Amino acid sequence: MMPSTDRSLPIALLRARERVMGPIRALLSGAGLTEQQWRVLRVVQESGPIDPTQIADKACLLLPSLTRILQKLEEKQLISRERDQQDRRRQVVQISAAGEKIIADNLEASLELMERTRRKMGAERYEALLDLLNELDQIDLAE
Amino acid sequence: MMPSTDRSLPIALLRARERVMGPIRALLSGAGLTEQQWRVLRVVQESGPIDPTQIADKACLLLPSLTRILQKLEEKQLISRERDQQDRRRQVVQISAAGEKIIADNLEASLELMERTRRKMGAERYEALLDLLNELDQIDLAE
DNA sequence: ACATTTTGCTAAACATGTTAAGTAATTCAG
DNA sequence: CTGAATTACTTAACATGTTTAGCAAAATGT
Repeated sequence: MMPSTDRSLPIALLRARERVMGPIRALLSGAGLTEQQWRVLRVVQESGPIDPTQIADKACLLLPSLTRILQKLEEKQLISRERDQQDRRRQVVQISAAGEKIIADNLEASLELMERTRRKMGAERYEALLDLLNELDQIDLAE
Repeated sequence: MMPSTDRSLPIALLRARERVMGPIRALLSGAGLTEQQWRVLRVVQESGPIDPTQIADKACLLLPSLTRILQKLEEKQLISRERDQQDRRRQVVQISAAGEKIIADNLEASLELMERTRRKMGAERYEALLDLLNELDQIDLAE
């Protein structure tokens, strides 16, 4: 049944996200990671050495949240951090071998979950949805 | 500039939601309400007397979050609660006069913000996006 | 060079998200 | 009719979201 709030864009975005993330969360909890920790780990792995501000941008996190997440990931020894020598306000974050292993152990299953969603929805509609979402993200800025 | 994570559906959903909610949050903070408190208040106002389980469903909240939010709204005297006489596990939640006033004071501006988004995106694409999001919410269930 | 502003991050406080456990009222099986 | 599920919340614990404030390093203006 469709809830009566289904024509509210904010709630539709929320519901859709819950639907997509549910299975992914279940997968990651087996690896002892939250959804956000996983997102950060993937960004660091894909980009190589990178500073927190850029991680926050790519992973869509606010810096205060990211600060705590990086502390957790460092405790778990999945990443390492050092000060940037050129600009000592900055840090350089790198993934560790253990971090790489967690990615290797879970990436395929995670991609398969998204691929399944794409198949069930139909590739065309899935791409159309991504395009509309990106468009929405770009539009609102002016006025 | 488009972030490199823009073809990831979970992150695209997150970014789109942030874009839409930013201005609404700004509006509501003027009324001393969070986005979730506002959502609950609107559901209660629209539906009339209603129990927490249904509120959670309509507002897309988990019950533990809702429990705390209802406590806050009750402290602020924007809602009232009583036990259901037929089934004493249940509660019946109602909006108060003060709650109605907050809605009256902010509903128009809130709707205008969404209408602006709709105009900027184009009504057709906006509706197409809502349809795709609702479709995504319905699909994943089986298999 | 020096005071001011800006940048990059951290800390703190409060609210919510998420999962697991707990409680009381109701329903259900036998 | 009674003990075992089930239902409708609530509590607790930990992680993140959000805003505001703080701090140190770097850039900027004069």
